[in-house]
Amino acid sequence: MSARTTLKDVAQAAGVSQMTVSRVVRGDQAVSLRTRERVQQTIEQIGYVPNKLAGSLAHARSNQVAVIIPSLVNNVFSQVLAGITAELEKADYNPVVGVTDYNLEKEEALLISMMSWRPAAVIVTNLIHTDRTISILRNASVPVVEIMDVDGAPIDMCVGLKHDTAAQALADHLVSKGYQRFGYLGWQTNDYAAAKRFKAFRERLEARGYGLVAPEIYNAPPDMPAGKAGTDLLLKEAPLTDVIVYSNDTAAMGGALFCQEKNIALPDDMAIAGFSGLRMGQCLPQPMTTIRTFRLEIGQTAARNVLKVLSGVPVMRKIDLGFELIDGQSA
Amino acid sequence: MSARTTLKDVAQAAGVSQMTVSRVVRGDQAVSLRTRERVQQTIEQIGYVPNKLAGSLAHARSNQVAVIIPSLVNNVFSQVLAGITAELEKADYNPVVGVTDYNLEKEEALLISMMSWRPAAVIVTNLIHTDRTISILRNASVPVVEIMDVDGAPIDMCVGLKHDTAAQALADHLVSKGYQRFGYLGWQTNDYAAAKRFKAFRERLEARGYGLVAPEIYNAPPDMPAGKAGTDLLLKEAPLTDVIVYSNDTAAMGGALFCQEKNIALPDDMAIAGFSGLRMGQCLPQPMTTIRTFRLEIGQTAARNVLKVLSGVPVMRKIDLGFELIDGQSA
DNA sequence: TTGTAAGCGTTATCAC
DNA sequence: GTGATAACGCTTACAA
Repeated sequence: MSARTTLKDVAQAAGVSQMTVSRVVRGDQAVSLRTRERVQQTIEQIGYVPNKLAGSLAHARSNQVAVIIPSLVNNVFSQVLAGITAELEKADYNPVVGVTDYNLEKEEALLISMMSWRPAAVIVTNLIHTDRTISILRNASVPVVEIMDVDGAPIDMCVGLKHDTAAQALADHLVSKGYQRFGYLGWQTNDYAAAKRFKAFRERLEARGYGLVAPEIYNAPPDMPAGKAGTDLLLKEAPLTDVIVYSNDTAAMGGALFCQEKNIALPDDMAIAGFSGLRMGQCLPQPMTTIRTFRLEIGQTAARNVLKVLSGVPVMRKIDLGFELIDGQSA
Repeated sequence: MSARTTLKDVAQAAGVSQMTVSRVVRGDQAVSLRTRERVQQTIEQIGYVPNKLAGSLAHARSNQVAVIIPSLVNNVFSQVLAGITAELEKADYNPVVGVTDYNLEKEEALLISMMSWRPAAVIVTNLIHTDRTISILRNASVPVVEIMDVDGAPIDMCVGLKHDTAAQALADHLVSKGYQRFGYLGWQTNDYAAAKRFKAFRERLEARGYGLVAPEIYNAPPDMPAGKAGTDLLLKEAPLTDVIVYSNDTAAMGGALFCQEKNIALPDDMAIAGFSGLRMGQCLPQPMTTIRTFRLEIGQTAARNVLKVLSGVPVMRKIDLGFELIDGQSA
């Protein structure tokens, strides 16, 4: 029933015109109190649900925001999405989500598919895209936020952190602690932010005279079992490794569990460090050394920026939410 | 530019009617090869992006699916959502997601907001809803899938597992292992599935003559730090506890780490058990005893069912994907 | 195979 | 304060 009733039905039932009903629905002031109440009653009676397809078509503007992220299983991104969703909800905006699996072609295809819905704004991940994606985004004439990375020029706006700076900070920290034989685990070519960190980390170490053992063993996502198995492999390849850095905390957690199992004392026999600053890292007997990022806040800020721009409030084009080096006892 | 070009523009540029362009765009057969190619060229040239607002309005049917879940931070639901998203993508359907924070009023409000977009289908979590939500869903005249729980009558379809049966299986298993003094951690009143499990677990234990210590200490989500801290509290309250069951694996993981830290040997000094069967549970030195659920599959199946119904293929109204008792070495 | 005309359910605009 | 009317961009139904 309710799906089929329209403004016209309400108008007839209430004995007014469609426009009056429309005004009431949208909370437009120019309706007398009496008619407004009458209309509101009939709306509830017949269970009218506005059709935003028609509304947005006429109004040339929707309250949907396209959100494109690489993964939902990686909880970094589900946390970012949680932040986005929470903020959008407050303003009665709905996120339409797409998952790229770290694939830029898929990102492009998703974007094209989603643009058909004329979203009010687009939130995408990272600053790297196909040419076509960039061109679409540039011509979209809606706010565009690129999240996670702020090291580069955004198409429109960006919110995130500098992954290379973060990786360098970690490298410096570990060097200052006296570690000398470094291992790295979890590098995925198609995770651009992680690749950026890896590159910066290695280069910083090289600049300071240290090498890095980094077996390219994964196509799989760097989760806890992968971290555990990877640590085993890396230590077989380079048994004298001082400290292993993982591309994220979850993998590092796997490394920590491996060490526990093999009676490798952290950080005395060997040290580990992660990336993300997930809460679980602080549950280890030796709290994890890691780079904490502000995932929820990145999502919230991105969404807030979108909403601000849409309501004409000026915003900063580039927002670096930074990171925090957590000097745990695991390194 | 591209956002503003319409069928009419393409039609004029290609020297055909709007309808012909429309047919080409939708892959309608009834267009000659020559004109089809010409139209396709001009579409690419001027960068036309169809407007699905208009299309769906005319066609009275959209390719968006409303997905309402309690949380994105709890990775059980991000995994479910990942399954949904992956399947929908294949058919060029987009999920519009809403997060309820385990709040039924919010679920209702979100649903109302989303129904305005005339989604092709709705996927909601659990079988418990407000009366208004149920009424909206019943009258929606679109496929509705309730996910996670199949113990009850669905509004339309449901996909998930029987939480009480799962909890009973775990209780029986632990009893058969000889445990006698049970603890339970992580019960949240507003997480209906978890509450169902807790209730079934306790009742089963009672039926077999055992009690249960279950401090209601959380309003916070049962994550790893909460599991760790909760274990501490519970053991202070009931130091002789044989085995602690957690409302999910993440919390149980926290418990395991607590035990490691306190040199409580698992499962000799005490045992633990989780729920979900996350991969991380198997990274412990003593693989976790838990109930494995099929989260990705639940999402996939829900989405596939939606797509099947939409294309007229008959489906089962209730799909119990079951669970698997993982008899780890932690219990 | 292609084109014309009438909606789809709103909102913007301009009368009254 | 309220109401006609013309968009919005597309698809259905029918005509050529």
